Formats: sequence, C-alpha cells, structure tokens
Amino acid sequence: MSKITKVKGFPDLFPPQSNLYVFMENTARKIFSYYGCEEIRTPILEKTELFARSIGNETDIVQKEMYTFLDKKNRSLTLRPEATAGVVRAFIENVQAKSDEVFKFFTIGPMFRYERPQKGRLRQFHQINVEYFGPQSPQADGELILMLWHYLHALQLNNLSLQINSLGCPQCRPIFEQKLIAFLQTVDEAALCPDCQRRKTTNPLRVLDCKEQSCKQILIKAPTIIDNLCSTCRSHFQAVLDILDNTKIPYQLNHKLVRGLDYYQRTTFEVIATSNNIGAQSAIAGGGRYDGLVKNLGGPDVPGLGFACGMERIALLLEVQNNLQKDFFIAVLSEKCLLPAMSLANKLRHQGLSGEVSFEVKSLKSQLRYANKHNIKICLFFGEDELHSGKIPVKDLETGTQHEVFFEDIITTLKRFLKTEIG
RNA sequence: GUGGGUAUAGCUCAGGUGGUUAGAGCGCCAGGUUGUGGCCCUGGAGGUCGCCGGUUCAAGUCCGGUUAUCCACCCCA
Repeated sequence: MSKITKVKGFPDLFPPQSNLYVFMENTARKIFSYYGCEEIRTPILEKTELFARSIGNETDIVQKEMYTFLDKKNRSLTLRPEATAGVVRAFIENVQAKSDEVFKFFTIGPMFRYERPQKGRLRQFHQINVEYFGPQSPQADGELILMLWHYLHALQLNNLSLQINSLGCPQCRPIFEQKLIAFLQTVDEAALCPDCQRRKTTNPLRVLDCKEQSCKQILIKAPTIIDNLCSTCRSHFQAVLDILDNTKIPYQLNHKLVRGLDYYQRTTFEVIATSNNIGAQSAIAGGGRYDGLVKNLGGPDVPGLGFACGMERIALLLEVQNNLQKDFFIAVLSEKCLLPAMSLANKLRHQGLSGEVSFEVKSLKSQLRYANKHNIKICLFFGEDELHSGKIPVKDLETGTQHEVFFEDIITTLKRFLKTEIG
C-alpha cells in the first residue's frame, strides 16, 4: 500500500516541539489574565465575504492566499487566514455592547494561507490573538503593547525590536495619500520597481515598505505619515508613545510600517526578531487599531484594537525543552507481577505521582536503561521475591541509593524521596 | 506565482573522474555470568539509494522528466 502523506504546509507537531506550543499557550493564558483578558473560541471556517470585507478585497491575502471553496450548497467558505475578522463577527453576533464598556478577548488557534512554505511560514500556522473592543483611549493602545511586551518577556525572548507607527484616520490619511502620490509623481517613473509603479495608484501606502533598494533610495525624501497626522491622531499617537516612554519599553518609530490588512488605522506596531535563527520572516507579532471595522461588518460603531503573535516564528526562538520528567518507573521481572505492578502504578498515579510501568517482562538491565533514558526519578523492582516478602526495592536513579520498602509504605517513601530531591 | 538547493538506514549525513556483497555517527535491540541504569566494550536488526524513463557491458554516481522537501522572492504572524 502506498502511504498517505500530509498536505503540503500542514504540520504535524510532536514532542518535544509540541511542548513549545503548550508553553506558549499556557504563558499567554497566565499573562493575559493579569490584564483581565479572557479566552474565546471562534470557528476556523467563515463565509468568504467576511474576509473580503474586513481584510480588504485588494490585499494579497484575499487576492491569492485564501483557502476558499464551495460547500455542498455552493456557498463560498474560507479557512480563516487571520483571526480578527472572525472575532469581530462573533463579537457582533454575541455581545450586546453598551457604550463605554470595554471587552478584552484572546484566542489561540490555527490560521490558513495558501503560500509557498518557507522558514517561519506554513500554510497552516498558529496564532495567539488579542482583541480589545470599546476603548477609544490611547491608554488602551498602550496597555495592549505593554501586555504583548510582558508576554514576550515571560517567554524569555531576547533580541526583539518593537516598531511603531501611526497610519492616521479616515480624515487625515487620504490627505497624506494625496501628498505621497504627488511626491511619487515628481520622481522618475522608471526609477521605481514595476510593483511600485502599479502600487502608486492602487495602494500608495504600500510603496513605503517596498524592499527594492532603488525604491528605498527614492523614499528617503518622501513625506512621512506622522508629519501629516491631524491633531487628534497626533495627540493620540503621542499619548501612546508617552506610555511606552514612561514604562521604559524600547521602541523604534518606523515611518514605513504599513500593515497588509486594510482595516488598520492610527496605531500600528510590529515586533521583529533580530536573532539569527529566525530566517527571513522575522516579524513575530503585529497589530494595531481598527476603529471602523466593527461598524463596517454590520455592528455598532465600537472601536477595536489588537495584535497577533505567530507561534511558529516564536517557536524558532525558543529552546527545545527536555522530555517530561516522570516520578517513577516500575520494572516488572515476572509474568505473575504484571497485574500487581499495574495495580501499584494505578495507586501511585491516583496519589498524584507521574510514571510508567513496564508492559512486559524484559531483562532488568534493559528496563533500567529505559528508565534512565526517559527521565525517571525513581525505579521500583517488582518480581516474585517482592510478592513473597511484601517489600520492594526503591532506587533513586539520580543518587543511586536504594532501600527496601514495605508495600504499604511506598507512597510516603516516594513522596519523601521526591521532596528531598527538590529541596 | 517566480528562483535556487536537496532527496542514500528511525535521525544527521559520507559515498573523487560510472565498476563486485552501499558506509559512519547517533538511536534501537541483545550480551559483557544469578534481579541493578548512566560511561565503556562486543554483537545484531534495519536501506528496492524519492519515483519513472534514458545513455552504458555496467548507474547511488551521468542525462531527461516527475514528486516531495528546504531556503529565498512576493506578502505576512
């Protein structure tokens, strides 16, 4: 039989790699709870229209990266390429938002984009996503970034760079865009790369983060968004920066940081890893404010903001953990002992001890080798002698010391062994 | 969608200019005298050399195709 292999870009996660994901998730739950942020779950599958309307029909994500297909009744459905759209949709459908009320949610799960896989990028990838609804105050933008930084710190990540920018609002952004277009018309058309010649009219902001050296050269003299914000946006942005300054979070203003999703306005930010094992896809988190989005998707006019962390990319920065430590291993030396050994293991596990019991009789040597390789702390030898004597050898594999213990004393003895080891 | 690299044991990889029974390290299994691990020693299992076709007396090695995978571009987390 030919074997069936996984779908391209859809990963299987096994230990020890999968342990990193558990670590990232548990840390997120812990840190986010300090901020009053609660976990929600929304579907992986949504109506295609949701993404077209929120992310933007002209974006690359919608144009060429979505897993879109028709179901049995010819409805166009899409595997979510990002989380925000679905969360906003769910918020509108489930939450009766009163004015001034603040909601803080986070969600963890897989996202899907049809792209060519490379380092730090898969077709099914995983994100940790935070969304705030309600607050229009820059205090919220600040807290969100603080929380993200707190989280990344809790993961003990180093060599990170926080990049921040403001994209303005529907009042001031168009004016800036006109200025930018005007600027681009003064430069020699041929000096721009073909992509930018096109972007110049379709999405002028994107010209700003073009990677082409020639374009970068030209853009040095381009007007910046920050210099062209309206007074409201300007003071909002300054208030966010004040929070970062006050809490001593290092950041870099990045005039060229424009996001690839249309819904962002005002504050946008991105965290870049500068360590060398991350590969070319070095943005590990990104987010910002999306005030018009809830209304645009048919909800109330409620402000929103959030960020996403790419778990695969963060995983590249984490040390792979060792195998799980286990408290005990019961070596079984005779067929007659298989049943009582299992029964003993059962008792120990119900006492909160972790461990394994051999499923078959093998040489003691090989069973000890197994215990040694699997991070077992204490080994018990269960053979026919023990059945008769009522005592069992208990060996501390780290120190090598060994005692004979009556069966009724095993639990207290093991707990004592494990305690002294820690203390 | 575009470009480049790689494909040999469970894993990481060696295998100049084609030439007998395809190797190493790690891992796995078993032994090194009775029921005691790690270190060390010995032995063993395990591969249609990604797949299809071509050149040749002879292909893991050369050529073509195909698939998979990695990396990069584009874009994004």
